[in-house]
Amino acid sequence: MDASYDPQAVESRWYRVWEEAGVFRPEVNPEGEPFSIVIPPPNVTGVLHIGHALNMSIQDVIIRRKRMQGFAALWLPGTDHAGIATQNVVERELAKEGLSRHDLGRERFIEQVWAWKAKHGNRINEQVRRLGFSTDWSRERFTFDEGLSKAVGHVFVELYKQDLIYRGERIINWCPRCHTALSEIEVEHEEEIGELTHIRYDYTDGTGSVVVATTRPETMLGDTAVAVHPEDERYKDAIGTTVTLPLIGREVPIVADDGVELEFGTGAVKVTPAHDPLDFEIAQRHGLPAVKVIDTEANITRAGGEFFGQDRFEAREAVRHELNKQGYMVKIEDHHHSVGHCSRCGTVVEPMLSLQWFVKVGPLVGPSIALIEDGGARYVPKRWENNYFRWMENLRDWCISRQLWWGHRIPAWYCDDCDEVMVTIDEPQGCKSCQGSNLTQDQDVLDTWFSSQLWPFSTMGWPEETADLAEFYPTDVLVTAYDIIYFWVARMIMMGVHFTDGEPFRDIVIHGLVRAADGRKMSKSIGNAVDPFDVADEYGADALRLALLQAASPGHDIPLNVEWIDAARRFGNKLWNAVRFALNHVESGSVPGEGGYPTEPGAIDRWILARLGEVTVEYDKLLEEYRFSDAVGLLYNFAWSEVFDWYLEMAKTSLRKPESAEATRQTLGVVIRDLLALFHPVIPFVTEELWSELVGDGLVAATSWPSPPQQAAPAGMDELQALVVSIRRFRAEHELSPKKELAVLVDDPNDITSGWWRDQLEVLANTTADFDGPPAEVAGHTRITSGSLQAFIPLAGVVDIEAERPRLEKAIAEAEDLLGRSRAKLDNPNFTERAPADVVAGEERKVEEFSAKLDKLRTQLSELG
RNA sequence: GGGCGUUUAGCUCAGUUGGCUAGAGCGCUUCCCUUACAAGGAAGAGGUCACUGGUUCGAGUCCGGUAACGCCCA
Repeated sequence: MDASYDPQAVESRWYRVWEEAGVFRPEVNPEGEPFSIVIPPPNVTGVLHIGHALNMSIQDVIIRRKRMQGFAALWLPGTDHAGIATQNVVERELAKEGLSRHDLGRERFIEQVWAWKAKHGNRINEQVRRLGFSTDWSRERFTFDEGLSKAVGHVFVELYKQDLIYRGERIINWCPRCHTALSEIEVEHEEEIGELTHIRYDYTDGTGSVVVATTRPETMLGDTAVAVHPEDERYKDAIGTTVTLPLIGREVPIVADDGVELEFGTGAVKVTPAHDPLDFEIAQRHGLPAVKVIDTEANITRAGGEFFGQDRFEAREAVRHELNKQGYMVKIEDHHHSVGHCSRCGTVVEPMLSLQWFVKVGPLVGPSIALIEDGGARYVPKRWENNYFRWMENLRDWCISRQLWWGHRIPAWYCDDCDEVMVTIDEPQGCKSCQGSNLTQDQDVLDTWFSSQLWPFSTMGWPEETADLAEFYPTDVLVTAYDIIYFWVARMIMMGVHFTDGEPFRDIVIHGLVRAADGRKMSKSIGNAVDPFDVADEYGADALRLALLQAASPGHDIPLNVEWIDAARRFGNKLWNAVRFALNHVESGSVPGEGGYPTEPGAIDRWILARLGEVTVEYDKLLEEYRFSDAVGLLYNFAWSEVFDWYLEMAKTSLRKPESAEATRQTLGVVIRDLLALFHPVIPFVTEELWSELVGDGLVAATSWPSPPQQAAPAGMDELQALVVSIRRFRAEHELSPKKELAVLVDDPNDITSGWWRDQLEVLANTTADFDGPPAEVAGHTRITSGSLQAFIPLAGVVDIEAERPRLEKAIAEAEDLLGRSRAKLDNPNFTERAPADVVAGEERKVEEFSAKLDKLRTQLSELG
């Protein structure tokens, strides 16, 4: 083995071995209980970003641990066809050749997209492998593959039959660049400073005027009414009369509607039913016509008169200019308002009246809320449940049709002869109403999320009753960032509850977003995005995973610091060298793959085995609770601070003694082996490599989860460690060389030390120890207390006696402070009466300890004179 | 406007049924190339846990209020 660890060499080696051994297939544990996770499918066009790395690192820890615990663990991978995103990518490619999708036509364009997927779609899978994620590739799925498409068709038809899908004219959000309708949550609202234009509308009878205000003056071209609140005294007499629209000359009514806010602006609002959702509702209530004045290109329609053909923003200026010129402009003022943008391309969306397909969500909401309320599934952390409830309660019907080509075609056919609509999975042979044969399929495709919402069960073969569905559904855990709870999680719950009569998953583990080191969102445009593969190349995939998991406090965003990754990389090297040390003493291959704990461990061996037992139990518990950061922190500190810093150092002494060497050899082997196994789900590559060096047989990926026997630690270990640290500190404070051997006399009234203890003290603190203490003549020694023990160091020839004074005074002050605190508590009868007995006993112990220590220190100080 | 989160060491963050002499990594100071590791070891400095009021024997932790920052929804 090399003296230092090179992640590149190791990480390229193991994935293929795991795959060929079939360890990622649940069949590897044929007797095991099923345990399953479906991956949140990344966009097939995409590349994995650091957020995916976090998301999948968490899932891999879960699934690798369960696998090692004997479950038939399935982690199902796959990708999402990502309608708009993918179509945009391919259209951009075409644009380079000066072509648009319309030049190719629908069929050839879709062929192009499939070709693109065949060429580039595998990149994500390679990336998943590079980071070591243990997905079962034999079950890989794609939202647009045959089976999943069948599920989509089935769901659409069923929902239609159940009257939960309908087609209708509603205000939808239109992206004029993507040329498609969007759902509410595909629109991102941004606060912007706009201008509020006040316009005067004259009463048609010439008796006066009303002023309305708008941030989108161009929409006045499509006004079909002015609305006021029914109880607004200012307009009481005007209700039922008409105004004449400036520029257009149309006579429109003044209507009274509760939806108008009395307080806002002048209290009168212009009504543009075709381009505003609230206005549309008003129009519905009053039977007003809708006039479309903006088309799908965001240009003004013929209904806009002289402004026909102008872009909406040009028209905004032109309308203002003309209103001003004709004297209808009252004023313009600055105004903060939120403007919707397409979440895909950032273009300002246009609310627009349009004939689209919708999911009626009302009947689906109740059972989906009940599932969480009744504990059928739960969010971790729990606080996300409130967000979920609030969102579900305010849900509006979901626009699912998209004017794209790449996606699941809507399974609806229209009869050209009689207007019959037929919704069926397979193309109908003729019109069921007029028997005509001129049928046209709906041109639109479904929102990508319509297929993603079926992912937990469509991937298992649903609606067929497959073996996988029976075994692995419902899934156990869903791991996702909070930003897609609405897009995805909520809808999976709705569909899971509705169609599979149960929860799609039981635990919904929510994690945060990975942010740049300065806390800002990572984005390509700011240029602060960290590419996980750059990190993997420089530091190793293991280091990236370890760093992310250490930082992954439940549900919180994590700023990514390179320092953390670097520290994680150094841990790999440390582990590497610990194994090298072990292999200097333990023959490679002699360590059993599991079990093999020594039957007669020595004292230091019992100590580390006891700690290993405790840490294993605690680590396992933390992982079960999804507290990854705490779990990894615990194991990391145990490995480094206890195994490496203490046990390995103590083992050196033990291994030199024939009577203790064999037990320590065995212990060293199994402790390091168990560390590798416990760490494996977090850092799979380096642990597998080291396993092959140390154990030699089998794979750590396929081994059993460690269960070290519970041991009692030997007496004296705490005292030994405290004493060693104190002696080292004494040295440091007096600037004594670590090489200078100190003579120490130890007084051990309770007789807790024995041979091993003395050996360790001599080596670890570089002392020659005499256990006959205390010395006859105490003066001239410094003394160090450690539990019931005292150690005396003769100062003659070592340090000037006076030099001990400040050290002692400081130690006395500290002890006094601590003693004071504990005494104060115990002096308080309320404390002794009300605090739990063990807490009181703890304080009593402290008082004893601190006063004994203080006595000794004071004695020593007085001896200085 | 409504909701949620954050505020702890120079920096980035842990701290889950209230018992803390408040931790980690990085950075900083001093010493050490001791045959696993200098990508290392040893020792150390550094915090009125945002502010404020309360509950409690006891509050970083629970409750009320204030401030700043961030996110989500309208």
